[in-house]
Amino acid sequence: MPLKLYNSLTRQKEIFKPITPPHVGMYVCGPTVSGESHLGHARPYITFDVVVRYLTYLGYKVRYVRNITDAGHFEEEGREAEDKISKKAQLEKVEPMELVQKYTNLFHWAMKQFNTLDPNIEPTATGHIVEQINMIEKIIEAGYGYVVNGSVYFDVKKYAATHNYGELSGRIVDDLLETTRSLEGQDEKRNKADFALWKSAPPQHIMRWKSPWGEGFPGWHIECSAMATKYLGSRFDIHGGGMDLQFPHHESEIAQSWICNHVEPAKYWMHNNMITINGKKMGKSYNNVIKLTEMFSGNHPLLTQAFNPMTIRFFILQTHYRSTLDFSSEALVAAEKGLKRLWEAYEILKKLKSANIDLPADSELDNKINKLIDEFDEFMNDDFNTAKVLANIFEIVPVINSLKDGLIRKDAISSATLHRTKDVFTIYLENILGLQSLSQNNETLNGVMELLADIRKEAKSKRDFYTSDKIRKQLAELGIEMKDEKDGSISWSAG
RNA sequence: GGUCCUGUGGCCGAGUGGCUAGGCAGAGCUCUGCAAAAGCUUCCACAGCGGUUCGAAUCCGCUCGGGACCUCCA
Repeated sequence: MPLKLYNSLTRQKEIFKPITPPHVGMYVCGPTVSGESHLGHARPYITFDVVVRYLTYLGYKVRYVRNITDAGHFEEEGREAEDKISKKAQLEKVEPMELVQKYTNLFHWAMKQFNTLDPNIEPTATGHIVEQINMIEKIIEAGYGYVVNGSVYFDVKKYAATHNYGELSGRIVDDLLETTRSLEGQDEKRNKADFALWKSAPPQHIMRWKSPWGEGFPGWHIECSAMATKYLGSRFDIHGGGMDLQFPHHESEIAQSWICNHVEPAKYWMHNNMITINGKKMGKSYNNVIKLTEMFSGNHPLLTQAFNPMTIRFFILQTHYRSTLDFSSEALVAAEKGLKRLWEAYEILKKLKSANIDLPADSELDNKINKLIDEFDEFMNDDFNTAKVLANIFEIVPVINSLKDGLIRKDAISSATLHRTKDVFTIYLENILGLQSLSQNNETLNGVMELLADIRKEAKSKRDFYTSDKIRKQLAELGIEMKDEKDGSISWSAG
């Protein structure tokens, strides 16, 4: 069964066929680093991280390009339109690149917490001003861009005469042209549907570059077209991003690229859905964002506790990427508990010893496990259905726990099945889903815990429950849970 | 107003027309020095009204509700 993915361009699931196998080029719209990343931002990067991981698992050589938008459409908050403050204030003012650097670093840090793989190329908009200007010049030469007062606009009406503007987002150009909304700067445009390729910089803009049309900054859509073309070519396999970018951002990217490269830029467009909070999209404009740093610290009125980045990753993967995901502290607590149980079972599985038998005593169970595992790939091949993979994994969890506790005989399943389960769990949980333990391993701590477990065991054997309970109780106060296992051993988990 | 998506049990969510995903929470039981964990069992669904069909959560229509985009947005 081949990999199928939902292509926003055709609005259906299609069999994935790379343009030049085994290579796959994928471009994902990265963050605008004018502020701190919030929970909503976590979704696309985790979603497409799994896409990269799965494509790699299938044997493809992926070039993953994810940009950093560090130029153009943002202003420093609260800055006066004019430099009234004396020139000596240079150092007191926030330097634009300082701001951008700060939030880029923070973003990278958060992505590390989520255990996402680094993109192969992470180009910045500011680093590609030349490429963007070149592209705009091409568009002007082709007759699809026009200059007004130092700004350059893309002529959508003209483009739509020969191309399908709206093919990705389902817009009808005539409707766009008749839109009744009146927005700032519309007077410069020939038509309301036109979008900026280059904007002349008003004084309050803290980032500005020289261009053939005067000082300004690039329009929002051109950077992705320019950088995707540069690193992936005129035509590449997958373009990803949030659903909210479908229009106008991605639609406009397509238009720009068509004019410059005369070809449909991406073969497959993938869009992840939004994270909502009380049913509403989490976003700047709704004033309902929870920053990632707040998620990790629990320092937010809507959070009842701090959340481990892995809990968030797991929470996101429990839903299909094209569905909205409604956030609540309660839902995250549930995810945390689920992941904990899942991971403990995985740790147990790794230590399970095979009964060294070829023929399982319980062939029904053996078959069931193999069937559940067979489905992992099927589910992933069906548009990356991580939710169903996790559901199957959870169906195997009780079997693992029962094997450990002797509730299911060791010889119930064959050695081959046990080994396969171990291998596939590692591949899926760690390599594909990119999950990690909620608690970190620490050699010293492990040693100390082993010692404490020994002392507790001794105390128990002497029925010195005062001592044994004291150890367990005081560890609990430190956030470490100690548990007696059925086989007499003692396990523990921090977290 | 236009375009599109969506409505599943206490909560989060998966669902290809027939075989009632899964997680968390609740209840009962087993295990246990106690505790926790674990295991087993169990309760609680498919917004409403019609239609198609032998059969619909799944297809169609209408009604009601929610949301996204059309403006910066992951």
